[in-house]
Amino acid sequence: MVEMKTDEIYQYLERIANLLRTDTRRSMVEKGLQPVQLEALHYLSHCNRYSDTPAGVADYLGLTKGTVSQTLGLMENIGMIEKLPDYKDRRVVHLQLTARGRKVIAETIPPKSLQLALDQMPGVEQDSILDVLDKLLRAMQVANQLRTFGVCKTCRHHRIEMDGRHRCALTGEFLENVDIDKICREHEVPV
Amino acid sequence: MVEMKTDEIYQYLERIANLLRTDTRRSMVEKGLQPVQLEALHYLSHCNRYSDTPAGVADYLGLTKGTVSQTLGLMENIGMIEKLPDYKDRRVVHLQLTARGRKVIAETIPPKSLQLALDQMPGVEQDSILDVLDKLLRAMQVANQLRTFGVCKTCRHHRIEMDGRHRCALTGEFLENVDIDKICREHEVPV
DNA sequence: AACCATAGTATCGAATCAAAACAACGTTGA
DNA sequence: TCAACGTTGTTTTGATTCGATACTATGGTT
Repeated sequence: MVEMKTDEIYQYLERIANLLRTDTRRSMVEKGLQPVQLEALHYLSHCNRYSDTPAGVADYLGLTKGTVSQTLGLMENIGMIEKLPDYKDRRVVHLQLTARGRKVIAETIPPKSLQLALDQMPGVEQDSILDVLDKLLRAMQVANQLRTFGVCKTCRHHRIEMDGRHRCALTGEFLENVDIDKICREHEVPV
Repeated sequence: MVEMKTDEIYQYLERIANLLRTDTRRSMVEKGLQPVQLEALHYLSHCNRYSDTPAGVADYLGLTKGTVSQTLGLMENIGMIEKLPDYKDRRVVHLQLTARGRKVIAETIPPKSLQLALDQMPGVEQDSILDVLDKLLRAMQVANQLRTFGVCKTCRHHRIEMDGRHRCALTGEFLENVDIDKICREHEVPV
């Protein structure tokens, strides 16, 4: 009984994912980009400074670092991103979107097929979609002990000091206001 | 405002799809199957006799028929499916799962990551997930004028004759009971 | 200083995928 | 009847993705 429900849910997710994939694939061809490259670009466009590295992208996309390294190399060549050295750890590389990269993201995300569908839907229903997807994702992350990739301010390492400044208890560093709304690969839900 | 919500929803869908993808990919390696092959197999395991063709698979997965033809050829070689000629139109080929194919599907769908997550969730919440995903998919299909791929009995071409037999008004043929719960590529929602 | 862990790169082979050309069959219409 | 056209499916080619493996460079630990 429960199993059948899981099967049904999986079927819906598979179908929706297929539609989104074909849509982005089609709209990417004209820009000379591949779907994976777009997903990486999208991730990089809204992750914080602890997460904008090749390893972060690999974790997020669920690919190996070798694969990701290649993809990022290509994206650098086309001028979508640029690599900056970390000034403390000389092994790590930070990835930043170029103006061109930001333009591409703005033009293609969210995909039109989804935008069209949601436009014709009352706001309450959009809220319930958001709510349900959040529950589902969280449940998957908890049940499978995966990285949660939540925004900084909802993390259990997030602290607000007495002087009002924000701080990450994991790294010990203070955070700018622009950082606390971005997603972080070290994110953990509070206990 | 609405746009931001779309972006958020897209992000959730992208993330969930990534998790499912990496999960199936990992569990497929041991069986020597690729993710796409599994999706095709899954589709073929529950579509009716109007839809179990290469063209049907191509529509469902959103791939070109050439690509699909290749994939299906491989799957026939490994003994997952077999091809049967249509007895009316000699161009069309029907695709059936072998016993081995059915076994693989039973073992791998739904993926464990999803099953685990849903197991620890009350039944009511599972229902609301199902409900929301159904709304979302339908909205996407309507807004983008795509094939709906619903089950036969919910189709506007579905008729019940006076003698109780089921009939498809599109093809004119009578349908067995096993057929009317399967998904059909000609499916259209009633007006 | 020795050792191990981590971040990232390079290379290789297998697989996906679209595009295009192609073959076979069915349908339409004069 | 036959010619034109559309449909179904296959084949081939080349670009791209992806994982596995081996590698370099740097940082941390004892």
